[in-house]
Amino acid sequence: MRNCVNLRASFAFIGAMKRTEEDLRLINAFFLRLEQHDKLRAEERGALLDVIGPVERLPGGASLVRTGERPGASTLLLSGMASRFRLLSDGGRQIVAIHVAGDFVDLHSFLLKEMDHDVATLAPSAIARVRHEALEELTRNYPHATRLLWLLTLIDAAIMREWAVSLGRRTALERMAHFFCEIHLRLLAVGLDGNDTFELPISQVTLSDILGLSVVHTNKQLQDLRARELIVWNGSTVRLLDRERLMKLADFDDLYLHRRREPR
Amino acid sequence: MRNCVNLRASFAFIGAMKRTEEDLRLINAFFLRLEQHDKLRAEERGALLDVIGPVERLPGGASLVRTGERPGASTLLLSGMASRFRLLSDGGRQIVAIHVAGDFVDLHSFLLKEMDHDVATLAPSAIARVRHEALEELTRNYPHATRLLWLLTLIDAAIMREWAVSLGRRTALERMAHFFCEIHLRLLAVGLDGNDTFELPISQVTLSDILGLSVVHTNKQLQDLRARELIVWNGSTVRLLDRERLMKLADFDDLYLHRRREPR
DNA sequence: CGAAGTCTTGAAGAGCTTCAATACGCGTGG
DNA sequence: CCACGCGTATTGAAGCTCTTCAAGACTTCG
Repeated sequence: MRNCVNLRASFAFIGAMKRTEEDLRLINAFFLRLEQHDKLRAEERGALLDVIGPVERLPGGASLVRTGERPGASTLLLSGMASRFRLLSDGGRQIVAIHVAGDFVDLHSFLLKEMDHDVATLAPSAIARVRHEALEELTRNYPHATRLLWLLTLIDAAIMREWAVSLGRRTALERMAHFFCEIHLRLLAVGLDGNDTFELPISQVTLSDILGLSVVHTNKQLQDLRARELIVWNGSTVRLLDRERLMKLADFDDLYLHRRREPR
Repeated sequence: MRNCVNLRASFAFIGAMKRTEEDLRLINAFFLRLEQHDKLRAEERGALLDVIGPVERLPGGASLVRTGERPGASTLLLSGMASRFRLLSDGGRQIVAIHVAGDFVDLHSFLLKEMDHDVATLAPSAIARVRHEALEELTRNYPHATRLLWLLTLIDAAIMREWAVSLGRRTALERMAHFFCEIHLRLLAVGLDGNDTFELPISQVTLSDILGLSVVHTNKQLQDLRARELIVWNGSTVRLLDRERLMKLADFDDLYLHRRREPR
């Protein structure tokens, strides 16, 4: 690979970095996510790995970056959960994305430069930063890996579109069912689902800000889903009791997640 | 430029193409749009121009691509207006993006491969296709131009996020005011606004599908905006009577349009 | 000239928000 | 250790926002 030396040179700290087994396991979530969509060549894996900063652990509710800031790095979420949201002048809040392990949470700040929303963890999480200079170098030397990173932002956008469809045209109940279907499939992709059961470490307040509903109504619709024996959600674990019926209720079609593995 | 010959070779038809003055003027909307965000070097302009297929003219309501299809090219909108939308099983429709002259309407299909929504013109429009092979070649040889194309998709996503905020947390009136503010600034960027007056060739039905409202309610909120002497909209041209007050009503902040010109 | 699309208005009712109050679990400091 | 505060979940009731249904006027177009 041309310029491989340059790449290393601009991130001397990384070259020196020893990763623990545990850190490598965490970072693997990201590769799992990428390889869900296309094959990576060994040198691409290497180049990407080189670019990932040290693993950091954060508590839930930690702010990663705020509106108006110009971060010098983007954040990879390796475990836990994070949200991106806009605060409104009337005190309201709309969550515009939920991220799970393996997601490149704010990759878009690499090119947008200035943040137009906030990012925060929703639960204790492990993250790693990737400096924007390193990403730029990557775009010069690894066009295919670049396209895959671009793809990740395109899939985020596709999810965003689906949320807009939910917010604009689905009832509260359908919307909620749709969200559970989506998060289930996204966790499945990175191996965090077992038997239609997964961890969802968020409160009903957070869910309201995802669905664009009041907390009261969120609670009532949730009871409805429970009464229909579609889901169980005590504390932090969700169990989908009848995925078929849930998907039907939500009018769910997984096309927008673009899960197919193919050359990109 | 390395591989410049390859690039030409793979699009022999382009090399032979003679552009009329009018076509070049139309294509310029795209460059205007790109250069709003960063400078382009002459060779990048050339490479991009080479990749743009012949200009085609379409009537309003023409379908460009449908859900489930795998287009071999992406569409540049050079004049007119287009929308991207999802059709729901109950017959409902949610528009997830509006595009104006200079927008790369479905650039995302380059990497997503399979369309998860429909695209259609809203008015008589001029378009040009860019083949995906040509885009791939571009990603290999012009990393900076690639980043700018990526940026366009990121700004589309930023707009999408803002729409989600509107759909989730703004009232019908605020939402409508917000939309008028946005479209005004976007048309301004490509020189299609004169004195807070611009063409908006869409019906109230279409506006409803943008705002996630019923036509009846859209009509009533529109009357409200008119009664407050904020906008005039007869037939096809919109005039903003008091941009300041309109922006205040909408809680509008143009940050998400990322209009600043800077190195990307 | 009829058909189809658009804009408009009124009225009834569904869906959702807001307000208010209770209960529960958790961690903290007295 | 318990009291307290805080965040969370829950429930009932009132009321507002928005949808749905229905109908009329207007324009465009074949």
